[in-house]
Amino acid sequence: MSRASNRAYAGIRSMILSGELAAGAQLREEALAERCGVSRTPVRDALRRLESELLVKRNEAQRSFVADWSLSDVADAFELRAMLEGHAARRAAERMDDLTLQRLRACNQAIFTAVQADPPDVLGFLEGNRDLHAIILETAQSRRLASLLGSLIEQPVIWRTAHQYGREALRRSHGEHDELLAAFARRDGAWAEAVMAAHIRRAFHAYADAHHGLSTIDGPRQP
Amino acid sequence: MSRASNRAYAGIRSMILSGELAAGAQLREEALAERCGVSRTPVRDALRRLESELLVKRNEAQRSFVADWSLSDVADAFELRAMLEGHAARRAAERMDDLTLQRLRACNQAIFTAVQADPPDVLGFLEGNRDLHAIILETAQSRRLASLLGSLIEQPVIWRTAHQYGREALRRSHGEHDELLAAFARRDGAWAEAVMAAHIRRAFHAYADAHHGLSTIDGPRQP
DNA sequence: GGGCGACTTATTGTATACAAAACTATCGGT
DNA sequence: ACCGATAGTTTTGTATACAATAAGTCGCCC
Repeated sequence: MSRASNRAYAGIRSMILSGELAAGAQLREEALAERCGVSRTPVRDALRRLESELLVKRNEAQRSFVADWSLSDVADAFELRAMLEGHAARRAAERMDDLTLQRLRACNQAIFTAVQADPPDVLGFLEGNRDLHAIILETAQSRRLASLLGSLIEQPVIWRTAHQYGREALRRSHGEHDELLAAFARRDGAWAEAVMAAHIRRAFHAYADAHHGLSTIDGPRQP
Repeated sequence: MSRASNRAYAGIRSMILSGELAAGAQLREEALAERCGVSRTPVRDALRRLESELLVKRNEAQRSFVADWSLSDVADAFELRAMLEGHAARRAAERMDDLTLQRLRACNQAIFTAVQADPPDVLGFLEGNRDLHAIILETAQSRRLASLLGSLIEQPVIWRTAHQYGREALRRSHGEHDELLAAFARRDGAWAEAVMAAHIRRAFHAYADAHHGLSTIDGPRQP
């Protein structure tokens, strides 16, 4: 995307993530335009994008607000991600070739290095993690799946938590990736799917423990 | 959404669906604006929306084109829909209450009436079908799931085929809805999920048979 | 005193003009 | 003759001005 549009997108996004714009706050196009140093046109673009990622919601009268994420919203996102990424892992396993396998191994090696560093290189871990998931998604060869996951993967709430991970959590994550690679090496789609789903569901509970007391996913909710 | 923006959206969309704009054709904003009787601004909005629905694709240089749907793209869409709607059905079953159950029964009754009419009332069938799926999605109580499915449900290619359904196909569809309702009545999430997934996967094969000779879903594709 | 309604203000939607970027065709060089 | 660069044309991106609509406010009537 073009310069101003991206600038507005990145700017508003980071303002939301940093908490500079509080959850529930109204987003006025003109104010945002001024703060980002662009005109309203690219701001409107950016708001549309953020809305499709559910970071921004609009009321019936077309006013935009910072979305407020309840725990059950986050649980929803993780649940769907577990399902979709699990599916992606299965497809990837079925389409795996040796070159891709090597790329994934290199990726997980980089993650290992980041985890073993003292202190643990959380940024490096996140980067490796993102790359690994991206390669899997690419190997799954479904544009539509990629498009759906696109709006789920970049979940801010999720990445914010990773910074609080201890070395143990990071090491476990690396271990799960190892198992995923084993499943890929055997071209075992069902195994890959199961491991991936577990990987992501565990990440949800890590999130929930860090941010709220209890954590429940799935199951009916009382009205 | 506002008047001009919707007009552009509906206009371009129907031009694509009717074939007036051929698959692969370039979409020039100014030309579309003129044809829709609006300015470029709402046209750009509409293109963004259509792009997120994958009805329009953009190349790296920001030019827009009518997306061309290969059979494997359609298979992808159905596969994801089967998974996501199956999931929605499971959640709906777990959250089902008697009032909703009655609404669903009324809905399926309307579908039955449409199917039994002579000649079969395909439009009525489609409307009932859409309502039924909407109620299930609503009962699943996941905004994010609704948002993901939103871009899959409105798949034009899919609805275009329904018009070619014979009475037998419609009746079978109604029968599957009946089974779905039985699963809901028992609050059996796994049953509901399985029935829904089967329902949609069958719809894919109906599509594939109507439009292409063979039909395969799932399984690795050769490069 | 409370509620309803017109008026004022704030905010978003649309149009248009201009800027930037990308494609095309032509010209010159090798 | 072919490749490459460059100028001209086309197409998209951005800014701004204006129109439409929603929200908030004040005053009037009951």
